[in-house]
Amino acid sequence: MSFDLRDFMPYLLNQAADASSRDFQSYYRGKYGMLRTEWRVLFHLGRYGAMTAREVCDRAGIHKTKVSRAVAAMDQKRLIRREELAQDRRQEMLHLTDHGRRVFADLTQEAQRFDTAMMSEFSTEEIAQMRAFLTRIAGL
Amino acid sequence: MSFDLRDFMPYLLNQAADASSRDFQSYYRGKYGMLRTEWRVLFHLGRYGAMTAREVCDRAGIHKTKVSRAVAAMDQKRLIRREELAQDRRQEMLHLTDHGRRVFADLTQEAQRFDTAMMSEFSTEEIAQMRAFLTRIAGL
DNA sequence: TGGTATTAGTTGCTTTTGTAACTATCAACG
DNA sequence: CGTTGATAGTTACAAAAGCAACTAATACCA
Repeated sequence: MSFDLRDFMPYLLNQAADASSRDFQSYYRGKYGMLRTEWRVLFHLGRYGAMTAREVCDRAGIHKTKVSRAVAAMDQKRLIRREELAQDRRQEMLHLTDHGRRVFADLTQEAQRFDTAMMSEFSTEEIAQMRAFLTRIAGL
Repeated sequence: MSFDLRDFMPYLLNQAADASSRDFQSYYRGKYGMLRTEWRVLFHLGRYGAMTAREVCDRAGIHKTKVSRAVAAMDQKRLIRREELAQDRRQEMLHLTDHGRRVFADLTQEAQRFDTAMMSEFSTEEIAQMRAFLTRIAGL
């Protein structure tokens, strides 16, 4: 019986995912007191523009309760502004504030820095193959 | 500004890790009411033999409070048996029970099945390269 | 010895996540 | 219109994770 945990791809993926996220996570957590879902919501709004919570859910694949809580926290922190929609008062459009935009810029830059540093040990082909593999596994 | 979430390796890794773990997780959860840490502890004991909680912590890289709770739950479920050590009464040796061994066998088999199924779309070289990459990222 | 520092493991408390139920609004159709 | 069903988002409650403080036992060393 030679089956080792390192032979189990989900284990490897989880370990790699944890290791790769740790530093960046402590960055946005330490600097802005943000949670992972908040960073993701911030990213989507900063990258793709204002949208409703439901759109964030759909695009990011995050459950609506998580988004709802992240939005509330980000509102508190003045990272976003909520705009009631006259045509459908159930929805609200989420906009980044100026502050939100600055934080987005900082975190995006930092994310790229982390990514570049982490990938610097690998060749371009390795990285490309890696992305293809992960994208497929993730079902993206 | 072209930075996309899919260009961010930690994001890809997390998505892939989540996707790859989901089904197996619901298997051991549904069938045995086990949590991820419990499965890991079970695996270590089944694969490497009886050891103390501390050894599990070291080998698996899991914090001692998580292991402590997992061990308590597994004891409850009669998956393991705790043996007080005379030479150092702070420690206890953790052994799988017969039931624990059967569950280990079932989950290991199932894990291999999942792994095989998931990897079946990839070539041997791709998988090897993948493992090398992930192992390095994970710092294993 | 005996006092201090370590170590194994547990417990309590706080934060975060998961799940289901809820409110408010809108759509659809008789 | 008005009733029924869907949808956006929130809230309440339970499960799980994280962190710090704690207990009990052992090691170290003056």
